[in-house]
Amino acid sequence: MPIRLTNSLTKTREDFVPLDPANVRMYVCGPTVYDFAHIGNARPAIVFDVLFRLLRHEFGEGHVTYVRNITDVDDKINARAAEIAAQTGVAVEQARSDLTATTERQYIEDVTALGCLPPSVSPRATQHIGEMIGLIEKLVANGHAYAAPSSNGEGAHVLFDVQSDDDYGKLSRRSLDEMMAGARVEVAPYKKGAMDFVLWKPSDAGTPGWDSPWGRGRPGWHIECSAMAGKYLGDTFDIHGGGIDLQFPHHENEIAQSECAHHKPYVKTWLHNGFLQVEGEKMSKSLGNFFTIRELLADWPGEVLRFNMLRTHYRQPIDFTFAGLRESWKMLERWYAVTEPLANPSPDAAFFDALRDDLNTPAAIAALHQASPDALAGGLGFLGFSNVQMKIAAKAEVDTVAIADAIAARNAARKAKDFAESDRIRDEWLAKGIVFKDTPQGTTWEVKK
RNA sequence: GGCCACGUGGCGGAGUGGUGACGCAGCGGACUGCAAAUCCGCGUACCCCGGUUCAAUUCCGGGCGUGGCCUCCA
Repeated sequence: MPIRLTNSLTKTREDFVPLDPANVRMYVCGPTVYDFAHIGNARPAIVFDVLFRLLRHEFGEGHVTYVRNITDVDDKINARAAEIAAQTGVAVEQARSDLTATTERQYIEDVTALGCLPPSVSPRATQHIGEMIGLIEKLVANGHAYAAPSSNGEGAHVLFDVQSDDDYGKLSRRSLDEMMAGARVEVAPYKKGAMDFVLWKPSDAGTPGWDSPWGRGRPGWHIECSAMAGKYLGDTFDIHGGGIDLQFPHHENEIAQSECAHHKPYVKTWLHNGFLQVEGEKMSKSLGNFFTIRELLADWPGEVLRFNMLRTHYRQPIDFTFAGLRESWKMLERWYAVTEPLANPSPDAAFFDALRDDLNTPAAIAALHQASPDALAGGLGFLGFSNVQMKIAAKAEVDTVAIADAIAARNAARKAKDFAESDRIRDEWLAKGIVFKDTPQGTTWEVKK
């Protein structure tokens, strides 16, 4: 059975046939490194990590290239760095490089805790300015982009001429007329067309900039992905993933830039994960339901967060809830109790068939419920779960010596048929979140969640 | 306002033009001093209104609700 994927470009579920089975190529939009990643950012990281694992399984570990970029040039970064510089007195350049380096490191730590494998390549935008300029020059030369001098005469904006691209709108399925009709933004005076977007913009003295044919400036948002994807994956590659909110304008513009520059199809299969809500509401700081991965990891094992995410199909909207997290924890704990002693884990056919069917992780999890212990352990391992982290989290900050003493005292009471005392000890520890279990092999305990 | 997605049992969540996926919770039973854990058993759900059809939760149209994009937020 081939892998089938729902292609946003065609809106149909298609058999996935790689352009080159010896080098299957996937690009996923990574983080802009100015602050901790939130739980919504975790979704594409986890979803496309599972796809990466599946592709490696199908085509061989050495035959898949997965690129996830780091956006380290951005006006949000500049704004945050300026704030930090003002508060701490450090130079703004230093604040900026510290901010991006620190945030990138935190992101890697977070997604690693969520069980994600490192991508094959994690390119940084600032290290590919030359490639971006090259791409922009190409677009200017072939008439798809134009330079508009800035009002103060220093440097120029370079804009992509949307009218020059007959295919513009093919991903998000909207015509230019529709976009114009719905537009609520004032059009910058230097634009020829209202929907034209920035490839390059001038930088003033306090803003990071690079020398270019259009003066000192910095890249627009979309060009970095086209440049880096092209460099590491070629003019045409297999899969491009990201959140549904990036479909327009970001991915639409990537297509426009790359296809007008190279006159070749950019991406064969576009994949978009659905949006995340928290407790039935939009996640926002003002509603007080905004959670970073970092703060959730303080209370929940990364595996629980990961499993919780995979219980919903990647294209569906997901409602992130703490009740769901507790349920996920419970399911994993039960499974780990069964799989722990096994030596020959191997996923079964039902499990793989579910994953091949448009990465249907809820169906794969259902298959796991019906699986033999070996197939269960294999499936869990395949999805990136191992119980080590759970055990650490579950038994952290627990006084195991005191628990052992309590168990001994309780068993002495039980032997003497002093059940009032034995139940008192059990209830005392239950109140502390420790559950005692009497088994034929003796009394064990675990943390209640 | 324009475009788009989603709406399944108490909860989560697949899927399908015609036989109740699966999980959590709950209930009954076994086990236990009593529990917990485990095992066995138990559930006629598909937002509303039309239409197509022998048959619709599944297809089509409209409505309502939630959310996304159109404002460099995955």
